[in-house]
Amino acid sequence: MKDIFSGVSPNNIFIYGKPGLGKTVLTKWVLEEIKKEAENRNIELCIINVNCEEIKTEHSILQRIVQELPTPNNEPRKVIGNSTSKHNEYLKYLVNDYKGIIIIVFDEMDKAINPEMINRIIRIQSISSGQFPTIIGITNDLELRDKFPPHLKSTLCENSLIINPYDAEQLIDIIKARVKITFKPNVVPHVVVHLCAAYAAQEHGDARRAIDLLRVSGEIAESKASTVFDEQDVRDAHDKLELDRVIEVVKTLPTQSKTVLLACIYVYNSPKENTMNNIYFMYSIICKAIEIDTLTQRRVTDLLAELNQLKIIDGINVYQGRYGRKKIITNITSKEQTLKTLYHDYHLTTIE
DNA sequence: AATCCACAGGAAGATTAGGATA
DNA sequence: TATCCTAATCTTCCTGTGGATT
Repeated sequence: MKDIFSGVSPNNIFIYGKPGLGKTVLTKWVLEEIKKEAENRNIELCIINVNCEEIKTEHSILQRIVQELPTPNNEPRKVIGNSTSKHNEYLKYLVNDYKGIIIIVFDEMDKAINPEMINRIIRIQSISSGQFPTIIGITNDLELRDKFPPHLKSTLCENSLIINPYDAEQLIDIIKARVKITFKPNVVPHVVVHLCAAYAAQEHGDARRAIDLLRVSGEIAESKASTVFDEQDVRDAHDKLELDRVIEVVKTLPTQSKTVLLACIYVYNSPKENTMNNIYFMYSIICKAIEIDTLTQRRVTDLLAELNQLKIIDGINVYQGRYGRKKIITNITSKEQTLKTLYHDYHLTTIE
């Protein structure tokens, strides 16, 4: 980024790292510092932050960028009611006139990739400064790079910054720093810190997870009115976070997936063998009962595989030679809570 | 060695939702 | 607002799979 201080647009940067490693925070912090320094040196700089999770479509992304760019002589901007192509033209107009350096950050870039659009943006050369806008792409999907066409890949990914997961020791440092500012001295024993770190290390070194664990186990200890907290609180916190995750995932599942999951639970609870056949049979009964379309078995297989991937159900294949092969569901994560959440869906309440 | 169960999962076409465009 | 377009969803059809049984 030091090119900025010589008045030149820096190269595009591609930042990759698993969730909870601080990609966004790091980017924000560095850019803040740069902004301050640029102000000191009287360098014009425009930083635009686009969170692609909130702003997904090409239209709204362009609108956002156009909104943030300074207009020539502070003339009133025309942002609302424009078509995408109008936005593109207007963007060119603004870039052409802007004399400083433009940096556009795409956070969670994988949520809204439109290679065409990004290509268009990085090729806009400003007439007044001769510079191209710089793009910083943040993502946790390493394969995103391969989804770009070759020419874009080479320009956009010319600088890749890969953020590695924290190991247990680094996590311990992070937690200790938190402990110091959050808790009274000697409230948090070493075991607790180490256990939080160990759990978070399992979650691909997620620092956010480590801090959440610390916070939730603190809350649990507090609710028990104890003055110190112990290992068990951390274990409870871990279970609670896991439960929250499952409930959140189940809540946002499409109705069809919910129905499949419900069928799984019913078959799992019944004395029947939880084979694919029985699950599909159960599923079709439920579908008729709540009057939604019954999908084919092929599709249900895929939905089951998705549930498996989300770690809501666990399944293994059992090979029985002559008697075929069975898919057996071995575990359903927090069954009771999941069931309750499922009944919450209005489609499913009728069969309660 | 051949058979066959009971399912997994790939390929390709059909359908559909909702975003872009005029 | 009407129409066009694209990407996601779903279907149909099909091939593959491990090992007890024949």
